[in-house]
Amino acid sequence: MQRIDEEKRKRILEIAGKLFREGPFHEVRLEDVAAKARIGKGTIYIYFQSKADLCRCLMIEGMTEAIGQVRDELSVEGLTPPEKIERLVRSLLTFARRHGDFRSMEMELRQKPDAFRPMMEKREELIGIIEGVLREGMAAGLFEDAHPGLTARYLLAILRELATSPPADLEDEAVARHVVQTIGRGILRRP
Amino acid sequence: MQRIDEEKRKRILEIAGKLFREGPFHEVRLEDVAAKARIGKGTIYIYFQSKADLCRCLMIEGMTEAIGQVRDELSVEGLTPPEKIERLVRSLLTFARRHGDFRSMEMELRQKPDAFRPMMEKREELIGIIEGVLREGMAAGLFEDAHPGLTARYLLAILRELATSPPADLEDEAVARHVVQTIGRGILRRP
Amino acid sequence: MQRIDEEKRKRILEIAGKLFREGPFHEVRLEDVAAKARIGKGTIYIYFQSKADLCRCLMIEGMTEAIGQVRDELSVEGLTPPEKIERLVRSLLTFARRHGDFRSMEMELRQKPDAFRPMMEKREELIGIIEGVLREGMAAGLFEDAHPGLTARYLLAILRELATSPPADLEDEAVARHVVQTIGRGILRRP
Amino acid sequence: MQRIDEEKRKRILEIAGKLFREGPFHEVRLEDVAAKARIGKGTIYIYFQSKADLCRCLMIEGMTEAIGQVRDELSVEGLTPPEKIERLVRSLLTFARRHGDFRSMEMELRQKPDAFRPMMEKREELIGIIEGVLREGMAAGLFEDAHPGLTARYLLAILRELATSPPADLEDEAVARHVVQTIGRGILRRP
DNA sequence: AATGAATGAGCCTTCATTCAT
DNA sequence: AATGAATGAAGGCTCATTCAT
Repeated sequence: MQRIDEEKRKRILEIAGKLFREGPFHEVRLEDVAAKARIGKGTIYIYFQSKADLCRCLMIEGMTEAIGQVRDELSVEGLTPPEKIERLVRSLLTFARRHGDFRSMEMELRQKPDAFRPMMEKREELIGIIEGVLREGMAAGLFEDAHPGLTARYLLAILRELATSPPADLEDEAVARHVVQTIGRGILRRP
Repeated sequence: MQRIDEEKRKRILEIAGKLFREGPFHEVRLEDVAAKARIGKGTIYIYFQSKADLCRCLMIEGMTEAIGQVRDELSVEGLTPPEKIERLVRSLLTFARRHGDFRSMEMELRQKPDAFRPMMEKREELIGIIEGVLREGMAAGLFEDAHPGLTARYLLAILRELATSPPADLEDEAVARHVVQTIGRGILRRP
Repeated sequence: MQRIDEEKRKRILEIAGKLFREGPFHEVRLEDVAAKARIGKGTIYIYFQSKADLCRCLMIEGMTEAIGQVRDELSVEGLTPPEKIERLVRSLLTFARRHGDFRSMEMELRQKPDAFRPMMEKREELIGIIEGVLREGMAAGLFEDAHPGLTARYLLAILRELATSPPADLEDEAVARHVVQTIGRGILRRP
Repeated sequence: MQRIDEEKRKRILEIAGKLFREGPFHEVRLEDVAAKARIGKGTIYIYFQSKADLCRCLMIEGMTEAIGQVRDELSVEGLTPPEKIERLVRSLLTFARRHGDFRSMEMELRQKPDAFRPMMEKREELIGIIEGVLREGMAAGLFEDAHPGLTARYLLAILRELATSPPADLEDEAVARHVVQTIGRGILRRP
């Protein structure tokens, strides 16, 4: 696989990403991807080894980007864990809004261990980051959580749900606040 | 002459459900479904109109069952809203554990409006039930939630996530308690 | 093959005949034949060995009926050959009008020698009858024809054409007269 | 990159035409067409939209060719109507001999209005040409015919019959003469 | 005898992938 | 490198036929 034209590769990834998120893997035809990217069908095979590989790259690069974005947000000096959770939620919500969800691709790759493992590793990396923030908060006496690893997963599930069906009547900012609030203090009224 | 056998229909549905949850729609071969159900390939078409119809029935009947189960749990007299949330979480978690998740099917059906709409209606019905409990709790002064409709969705997303990747090291009971705890009081340590 | 209920057998033949003439062989589903004849699908197999056999019976019995009808028409004492041609044309035209054409079935049976041969023999029998009348007329000095066997075929082809696409604006009687006229004296104006 | 190869399209058409004339539509396997044309099965779908479309093209192009051939024959200056009929018969007989008959295809296409209409139009065009010659002859006082439109159909039916079952013992030339003779002067001996 | 549920061979069609240009 | 014509494996679906009732 040569990478002559990085520009073209990006275009393929973008178009394919859009289509993969709109419908299930098998309904995305490489011919359509090529047409929309204004390139020949064979050209895709210069940049990617196969349809599954294209899908894999899409997932890995997407996850990598999300992780990078989150890391950036958390890299600011002096943030408290609750502040970190806020930034993290906002960042991932923005990302989810921009990229839609990866369910179809994830489902597909689940079948191929070679592609699934690296994807899961990325996923675990992101969960690890969130869990880290939670543990940091616990260590600081600010959070209380019996299973921060689980909670990190909940958070991701919530954000993913919001990516799939974004509430029509609320701004991203309001949604982010609500997520933070819900995870932060729960729904039980305090006496 | 053999009679139409509801037993057989159930068997097809069960086998197909298993396969549809293991992999993406297009990787499920009706031939395999038939083989595993120990029936001929054509028999599936006596009970279902097409592969997509089979998928649709699976979703609708699954959702209907989940809703029925939840309604049953909530039908006990004199439950407080927090108790209802607990029962609801436990019930859906059990359901999810037993049925796995419907993502692949949902993705597939999203393409076909005729199948998608009824499915979404069922989904909204379930969300409505959860939201109802939340509002009931708010009315009773027990819950505080700016957007109970959103929170209902979060809950479902969390339970669905747990269906897809169930934590290996925890009992269902412990997981249920953790979900209830997290949604209920959040992660912030109270002063 | 038992023939318990001759009435039922006739009904199957009639319905099947109608459908076989409306569309090509492979588009006629035995299930439809059964439904229209108000019997079970399996019942057809009590009266006929297979779909092809049903088709074969249809052709053979149809041809036999046509031949019988023609023979009846020609059995009247003292008919001249031109009169016989007239009767023959009228008779076959009526038959064709009532039965439509057999092209689809003929096409189908052409593939199966076992069914094709008896059908062709019937066909040749009918042609032979017509040819016989032509030769009789030649012997009587009334007709002049270099190849009466060919002419007999022309006549059949014309009548079959009229069965497939009957002229909308003409009575059978007028059409019959025109056929007789055309074959009889041709289109050249006599000086 | 290979170019779309008109040569290849013609080859498919020719092979398919042969098979479609030998047997009924549904017994022609596209796999066989591909094999005989020494191409892959999928290649057929580059040149034709479906099996029915292939059949449709075959009919339309066949009819178009026949019409063109007839028009050519009639385009010579100074032909008398009887001469035109002769040329027309010879031309169509040659065509029929070369192409066999289209019955099976016609039967099949009758089911699909979109394909049937253009085919019927071509057919009517050919009939119109023949009828035109007949009317021309009538206008010139050479022919006498109550229904030249019908006669045109008879002629076509005869030629089609000869395409399906060509007489084994006669040259095309002799057959053509006989058709012309039969249609021209009929079989009645003149006094 | 009659039925219609069950079967599975068979075929059209799609589409990822290859490869000649 | 880029293209898109060519390929053929694979699978959904149909329907003649069988057979349990």
